Formats: sequence, C-alpha cells, structure tokens
Amino acid sequence: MFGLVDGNNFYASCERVFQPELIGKPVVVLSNNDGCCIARSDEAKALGVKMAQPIFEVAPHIRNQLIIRSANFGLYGDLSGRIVTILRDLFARVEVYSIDESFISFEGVRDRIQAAAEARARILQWTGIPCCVGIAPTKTLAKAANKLAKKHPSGVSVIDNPSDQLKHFPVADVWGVGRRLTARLGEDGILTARNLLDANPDTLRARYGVTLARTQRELQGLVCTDLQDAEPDRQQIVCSRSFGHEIIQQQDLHEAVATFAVMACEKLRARRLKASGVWVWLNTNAFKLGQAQYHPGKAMNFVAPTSDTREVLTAASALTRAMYRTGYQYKKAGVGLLDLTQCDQQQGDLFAGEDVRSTRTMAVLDQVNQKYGRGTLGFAMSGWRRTPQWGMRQENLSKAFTTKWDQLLRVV
DNA sequence: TCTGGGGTCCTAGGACCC
DNA sequence: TCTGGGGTCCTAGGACCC
Repeated sequence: MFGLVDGNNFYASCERVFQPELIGKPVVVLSNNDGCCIARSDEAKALGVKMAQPIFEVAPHIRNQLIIRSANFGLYGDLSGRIVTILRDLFARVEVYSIDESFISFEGVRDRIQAAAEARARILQWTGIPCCVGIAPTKTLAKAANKLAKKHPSGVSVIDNPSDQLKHFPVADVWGVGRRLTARLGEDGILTARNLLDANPDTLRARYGVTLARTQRELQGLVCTDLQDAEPDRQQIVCSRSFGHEIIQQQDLHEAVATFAVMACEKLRARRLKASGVWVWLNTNAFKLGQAQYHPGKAMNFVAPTSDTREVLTAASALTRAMYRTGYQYKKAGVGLLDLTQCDQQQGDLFAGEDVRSTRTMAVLDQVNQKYGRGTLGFAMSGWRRTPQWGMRQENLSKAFTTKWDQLLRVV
C-alpha cells in the first residue's frame, strides 16, 4: 500500500506560517517576475482565480481583494525539507516526489488510517502546514485518493475499490493524463477514471502508447511503478529566467547568461556531478506578436567533464556571442548543463589528468558563499553585485524567515 | 504595462552497422 | 519481374508532471 502526502495549497500555506494574519484571507502566490498565479488559498479559489492565470488578467475588483505574494522558493524549500524529515522519522520508505508531495510506504504499519492521521497532525503542529493523505494499492490510485481526501473532513482517504470509487472521477484528474490526452480520450468516450479503467487494453495501447497503458493498469490496482527511495542522478541541470525588462545590449545579455551559468554550476557541484556539455538559449517575447521573434539555441561539449564555473562561463559566453543579433528585444535566456556524470565515476583525460587546483578553487568558492552568504564571492562576468536592470520583478516578496539571520521573525 | 521554471519519459525517423 | 533483416545511437518533438 502506498500513501501520498500533499501539502494543501502549499506555497500559500507556507506564506501563512509566519504571517498568521493571512489565515482566512484570499492569498495568491505569483510565479517569478510576478507573472502567473501558481498557488491559491481556498478563499482565492472561491473568488475564481485560476491556476497559472496571469495576474494582470484577473479582474481588478477581484485583484483588489487578494493578498498577493511573490514566489519565495527559499522559504518553501526549507519548510518542504522539514516535512520530509518528519515523514522519514515516521515511515520506513519515503519518496520525495515534488516540493509539496511525498509518497510513503505503509510496510509494517498496522493501522494505516491511524498512521496517516498522526502524520498529518504532527506536520501541522511542527511546521504549520496542513496536509492531506491518500492511501491506495498503487501510486496512481494514491494520487487519486489524495484528491478525494482534499474534500474529506478527515483529510485522509482510502481507495480500495477503484472501479466503484472512481465512477465520477474526471479522467482529466488522473495522474499522467494532461490536457491533450483528456481531449483525445473524450472523443473516444472516455470521460471518467472508471471509463479508462474499463477500456480495451489493446486498443488503448495501440492508440495512446505504453504510458497510458501503464496508467490503466495502475488504476486497476496493478503496481507498475514502485517507490523510488533514492533520488536518481540528474541528467541535466537547467537555469533560466525571464527578464523584468527586455534586453537590447549584448553586455546585459552576457551578464544574464553568466548569472545563470554560475547558478547552474552551484547546483551541479552541490550534487557532486560534472557536466560534459553546456547549452545556451535566448528568447524574444513570444507574447508580443508584432515584435520580431528570435529564439536561437546552441550547445557545445567540453574536452572532459567539468564542474568548474570558469570553464562553463567561457563556453556560455562564446555561445552567447555567436547567437547575439542586434535588433531584437530579448526577454528570456537559459543555461543547461548536459550529460551529467558523477564526480567519482568520471572518464579520465589521457593527457591532462585531474585538475586538482580547479577542484580546490571551486570548493573554496562554495564554502565561502555557504558560510558568509550567497554572492560573497562572485564572477565579474555576471555583473556580480550590481543590481541588473533586467532583474526579476518581485514586488511582494515575504522575508526569508528560516534561511537568513537578518530576516528572522521578530516577536515584540 | 503585465504571461514561470525545472524536470522526465516516449516515439518516430534518420544514419549507420553487419 | 522480383533486392533482407536486425540492431544501435542520436535527435527532435510531443506529452506529461509539479
């Protein structure tokens, strides 16, 4: 039996933990650049604010009633980690699926509903985040059960008889069925999870592929994917942002790309990985139809896998220079590190050998920044410590209550 | 005025091998 | 008349997730 523990309206709930005056109010959390609504409290949902809706499209008389926050991922990540710690303490096996969801295994647990209720209560008391738990024989069913639990006063729901319990469950809400599939399935008369469960497996496999065939079996209660206790190594690390203002000058673009490259390399070394290649792309604003559009991307490989920021910066800069064209207004850029390998499983370079100086330099850089704060040491190429004119819009950012000493909550 | 960011998996088709 | 069969690797595109 699997359980899925999911924080309710997670980002909005995180904002409420240290700002209790937001409880009972319609809270909305925006994406980077204060663009779209990516979390809504129940009160905000009741006002009709949609998921992923651009905030400027929300009618002014509704917007006036909302409490709006800019995304504060440092805070959400920290609270997420605390929830995972609690779960690992309570359950033998935990798979962290996303920032607000974890699968758990009930191996060795006698009373699952009781255990789920206790976990909920402890998470609420220790972190302030309300959660729901779905319990079922497969992960796909546990996801569905979690959805049902959101409407159940106990916050816990069990699916043990799927064909009966999923009669009215919209197929669009099934894990692995997105917008496109929902539309196609609708044409075939498959509207509910029960319809999908009952569909002819051979036809389904032929028309929709193995992924949906697996989803069907999971809905029937046959386990197709087990818990992944250990997080698999990343295949790529990507860092990209939209700009607060469009960029015209090449120098600004170089600084933006360099900033993303520095961040990507930090993530790379934190996971003890090296990259064999780097990929840079640029984008004009696709929403501005009248504007000249340009979205180039270019990649290159390193001689040997590296985690040295300087090497990645040199490559990223060369790629940016090769792609830059005057006459465009750039709105977004990104850097990807590709073909990642573990540091200790690296193919050696026959001629160069391992560069110990590079490893040590990067280690010092990371240690200083960890101890004295991000950006204490930086790279001039990234326009380090200058406030860039292309920076993100974050007009309603709450404090880093749990991750910065100077922003701790003051109790007066 | 204003529209996120970071991932994974699957499939089809082309190039190439024997 | 009549031109195979089986495999790998890579890439691009599509679909999905939160």
